[in-house]
Amino acid sequence: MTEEILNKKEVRITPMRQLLLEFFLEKNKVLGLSELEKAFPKSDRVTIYRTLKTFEEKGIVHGISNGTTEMKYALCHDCQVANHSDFHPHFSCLKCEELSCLESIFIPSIDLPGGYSFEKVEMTIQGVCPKCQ
Amino acid sequence: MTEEILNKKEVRITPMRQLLLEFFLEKNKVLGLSELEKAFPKSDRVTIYRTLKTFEEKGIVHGISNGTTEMKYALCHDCQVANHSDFHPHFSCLKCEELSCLESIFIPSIDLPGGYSFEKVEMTIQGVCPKCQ
DNA sequence: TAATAATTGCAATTGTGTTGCACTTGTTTT
DNA sequence: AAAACAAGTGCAACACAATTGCAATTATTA
Repeated sequence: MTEEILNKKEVRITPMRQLLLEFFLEKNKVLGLSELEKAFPKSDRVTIYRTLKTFEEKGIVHGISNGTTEMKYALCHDCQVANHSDFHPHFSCLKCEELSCLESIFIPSIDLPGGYSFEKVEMTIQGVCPKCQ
Repeated sequence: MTEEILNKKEVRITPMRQLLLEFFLEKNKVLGLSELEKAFPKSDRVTIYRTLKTFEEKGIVHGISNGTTEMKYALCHDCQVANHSDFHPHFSCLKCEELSCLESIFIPSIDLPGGYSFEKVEMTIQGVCPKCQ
C-alpha cells in the first residue's frame, strides 16, 4: 500500500518514508512535527522534517497552518497536481486543539476581483468538535 | 484619527500605539512582526509584539495565519465583537508573497456536519495578485 | 565494481513567539 | 501637589519550531 503510493508519486522507498506514510494512513489525522517526533522516538527530527517536506513537494501530504506556531500536515485526498491543496475545509477545535479535515464539505468557489489569478484556496473553521461538545 | 480609534476601542494612547496604528492605516496592508521591526528600528521588538497583542485583544487588528511561519495582522473592518475575525477572505500572492484583504468578498457560509459548533472561519486564496501579473 | 546520487544523523543556527523583571511613565487618590 | 498605584516600555533571556551544513551511510547507475 505505502509502496504503491510512494511509487506513484515518484518518491523513493525508504524505511522512514514507509513508516511515516503508514502512520498517516493509519491515524488519518492532521499531524505536526512534534507529534511525529514523539511517535518515532528513535528517528531523527530532521529526517522526519525532511520527509514531510519531500511528501509535501511530491503531493503526498499538504501543509495546513492553523492558528498555532506549528505547521501541520495531512494526507492529500482530492489534491490536484497543478493545485496542491485539498478542496475541503479544515476544522480547528478550540478545546482539544485538534485539526481535522471536513472531507464531506467542498469549499465553495469564489469570484475573485479582476486581476487576481487563482491557484488554490484554504479554509479553516474554528469551533468545538463533536468529541468536545 | 488614531486617537479616536484608540479611544473608541478603550486602548490608552501611547506614542508606540499611535505610531503602529498610523502605520497600519497608512499602509493598509497585512503586516507581520518582522516587517514592523524593520519599519521601526528604534522601537523594541517586544513592545511592538505586545502592542499587536493589545490591538488584537481590543479588536483593532486581527491575526491571519497564511502558509508561512509568521503570524500576520490586519486592521479590523467588519470584525464582530463576539466573533473576532473578518468576514472577507485573504489573498496570498505567490510572487510578491504579500498578503491582502479581499474586502469586497464575503466568505460563503458553510453547513457544518452535526456535532460541530461554529466560532469563526478563515479563508485564504493563493494565486498571483494584480501587481504581479 | 567504481562512480554517482540520494538519504540520513548529528551539530549548529536562525526565526518567531513569549516571559520576567526592573524602570519609566501616566493616572488616581488623598 | 505629593504619594500611591497601575499601565507601558526596554532589556535579557528563554522556548520551541524551522532550517542549514556537512560528513557518513545507503541506494542506484554506468
